[in-house]
Amino acid sequence: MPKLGMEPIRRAALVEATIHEIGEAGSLDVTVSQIARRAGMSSALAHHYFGGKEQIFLAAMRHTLTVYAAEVRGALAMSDTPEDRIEAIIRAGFSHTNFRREVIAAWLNFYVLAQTSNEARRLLSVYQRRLHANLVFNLRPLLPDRAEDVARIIAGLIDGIYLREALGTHETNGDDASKLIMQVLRRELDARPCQP
Amino acid sequence: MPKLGMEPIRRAALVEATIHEIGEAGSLDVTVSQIARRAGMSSALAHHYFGGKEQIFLAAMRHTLTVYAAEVRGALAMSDTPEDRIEAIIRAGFSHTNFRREVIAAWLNFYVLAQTSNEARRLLSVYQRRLHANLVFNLRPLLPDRAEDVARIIAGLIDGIYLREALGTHETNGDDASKLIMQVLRRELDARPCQP
DNA sequence: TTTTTTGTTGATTGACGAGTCAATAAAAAA
DNA sequence: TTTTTTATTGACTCGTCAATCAACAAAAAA
Repeated sequence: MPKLGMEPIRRAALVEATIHEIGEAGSLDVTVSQIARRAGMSSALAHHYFGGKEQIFLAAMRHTLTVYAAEVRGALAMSDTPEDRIEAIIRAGFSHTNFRREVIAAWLNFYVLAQTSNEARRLLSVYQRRLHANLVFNLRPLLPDRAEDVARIIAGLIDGIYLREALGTHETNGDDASKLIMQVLRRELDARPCQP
Repeated sequence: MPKLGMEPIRRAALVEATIHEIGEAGSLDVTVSQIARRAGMSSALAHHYFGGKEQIFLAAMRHTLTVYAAEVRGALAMSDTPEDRIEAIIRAGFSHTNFRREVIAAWLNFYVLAQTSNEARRLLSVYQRRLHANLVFNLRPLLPDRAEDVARIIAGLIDGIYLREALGTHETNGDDASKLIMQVLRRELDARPCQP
């Protein structure tokens, strides 16, 4: 029965299954067997393709970040003024996608793992740098002097408010969060001197 | 050898040891034996006093939050204008204490646990509500209409920027973080109409 | 003094889980 | 057709760990 070229299919299935299992458990306390079962194969095969548990996790994290990055790129492509693009970046962070249980779990555990795993820390800093660069690039035309600081503020708000919404009890409405952050940007824009 | 009244002493030692072990591991993957050994007793005794692993963790979390709350209260007691008090609240979040490895680990794992443990979620919402109430109370005299929104913004910034600093590679300087957040407050204050 | 309460641990149980390996099977290359 | 490469798994090893228990010790209450 062995069809050839299974490797990429198996890997993808394992990554998908890992994300779901982590989402259900809420933590990385997930056995390779659980993951493999969900992906429809034996645990030995999972080991065969990934080597170990940590590498399966990291692949899942990489995948989550890739999906997020694609979402941001998509949103950016549809806006054309700097201000619109900043809003697009913010909204992307609070999209429906990002509030799915699995994605929340992935992020939270990602943060935990970043304390001890070099690879996780590297991935995290890629995300952070990309977000910062995107913000600065679009803030520069609007707030030449304060672009750096405002980027840091907006990035902090995205992460911080996401955290609160993700763990809050009430229904999560990403729109409110986005609006709140946009208010901060507006204040900065209004505080500009008349001719920049 | 058994001295009487050991219970509170043992409990405190276990809580302390738990926080240290979690800090070293970076996660909740810590055995009861490790904790008990560090606290200078057998694992059986740890079970005897706390019942189970999760309860030890929750006690450690409760302790961390209690220490943090005390720090905030202390800072608040030394300021007398609303603006000073807001600054005190912000600075407390970025104090040297809160950037110790163990405290960072405690918070990150706390977030993870809040997804699945009711008690952890409860504790977290106590923290969030207290912070929000403190901010609103001191913002009200300054920004009657926007107190709620600005409180949400500042709280989000505290959590979000803390996250970034805590996991960043570079030396963490809490002062920069506080200043950044104070800038946001200043913008809001400057945007007020002349007679509030 | 006897009994009860409190403190304490070594040893054990029972379960679970990561990773390995030998073996099987089919496709592709030789 | 033989050989090599790729796919796949059941069974097993070795280790770990949470939780329990029986037993011992000392202080306090009776």
